[in-house]
Amino acid sequence: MARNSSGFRTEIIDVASRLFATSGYKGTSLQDIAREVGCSKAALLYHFDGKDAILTELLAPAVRALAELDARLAGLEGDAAVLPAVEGYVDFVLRFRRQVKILYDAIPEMLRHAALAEVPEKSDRLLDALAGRSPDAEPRVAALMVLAAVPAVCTSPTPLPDAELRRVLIRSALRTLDRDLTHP
Amino acid sequence: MARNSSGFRTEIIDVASRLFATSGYKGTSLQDIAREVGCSKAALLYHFDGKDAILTELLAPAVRALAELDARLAGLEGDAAVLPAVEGYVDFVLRFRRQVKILYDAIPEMLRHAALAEVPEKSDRLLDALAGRSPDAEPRVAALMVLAAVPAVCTSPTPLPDAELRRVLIRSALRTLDRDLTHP
DNA sequence: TCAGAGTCTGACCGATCGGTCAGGTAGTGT
DNA sequence: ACACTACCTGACCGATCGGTCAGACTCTGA
Repeated sequence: MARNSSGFRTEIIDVASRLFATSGYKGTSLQDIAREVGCSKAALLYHFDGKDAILTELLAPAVRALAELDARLAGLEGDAAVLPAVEGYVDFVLRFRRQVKILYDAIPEMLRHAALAEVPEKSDRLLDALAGRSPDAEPRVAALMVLAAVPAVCTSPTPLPDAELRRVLIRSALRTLDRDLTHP
Repeated sequence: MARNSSGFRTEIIDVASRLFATSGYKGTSLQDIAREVGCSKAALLYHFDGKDAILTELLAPAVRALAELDARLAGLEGDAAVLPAVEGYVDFVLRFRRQVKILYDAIPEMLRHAALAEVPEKSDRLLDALAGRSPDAEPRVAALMVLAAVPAVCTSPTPLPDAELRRVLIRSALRTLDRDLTHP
């Protein structure tokens, strides 16, 4: 065969992310990916150092985007953080649905994964922003609800187009967080 | 050894539910359970027909409770369903945290499991109640958010005692659903 | 024309999985 | 004392997992 290497790699990533999202990381074998791609299992392992490496490369853009969101929110104090946090989080999850779903399904095993070592810390800080930096339990619980609800909605089938889904999510999240609804 | 059979069974269920909740169903082997219980893998399979049977028995009470909640909500129309649905759902998840976590982590693989065949249908109806029976997209998205957020909060470590967590969850859920906060 | 690099395969490896089985052990009724 | 039953074990099974490896094929530049 000997096809274009870079294109083959992205095809592997595509297929793997689709299978990981539907059957989970553990539930998808290299054999499954190879069958779908139309090559041997050994060919996958020629292009990638292992199953882990496929996952890492697949999640890399999402991990990067999360770090960027984190950096953007870092400078905002108190209430000023809430709206940008809600918007940024909704946009992030909408954009990386598939990766989030993979992450979401396999949290317990995944958190030990090296590629995600910084995710809990980032999530904690995002929660802090969503809670308006309040140390009180109630806003923090509400923030935790938003943190969980947004990915769940985005990875579920919805009849809404993304733009409208985004508006609804942001409005509802702000309600959950008990913020006034002065949002465009 | 030859210990008390019924007590041994419940001990196996206890250990298995703890391990399933922390490491996932697929991530927990019969060997792991046997080691924790302090018996051989074969002993587990003497008391249970297989790994599946352990999971089924473990989830049975939660599945039953979900069916009861479903029946209780079935008769309520429109807005009258919202508050009982929120309360019932919060109570259900609080009570069966561990089982919900097991379910929650492994949704893709689990939904094919025979013991959970009726769960999606029940979830859909619960969502319908949470949305106040509205066919509109916005209340349904908000209901989906609540549906996902409550288990996530209940299976996360929180500093709040259950009674207060329950109050906060119900209040926040009602806000998400855009209902007035006339709740005790 | 030929050497070498890049790509890919089938066969194979050790580990681990869920599950089976023959047989040993301990308690119980007679 | 004996047989019977319930309980439990270590050894083992086939399947599947992620991963390795020697070699074959193809393309390219000299």
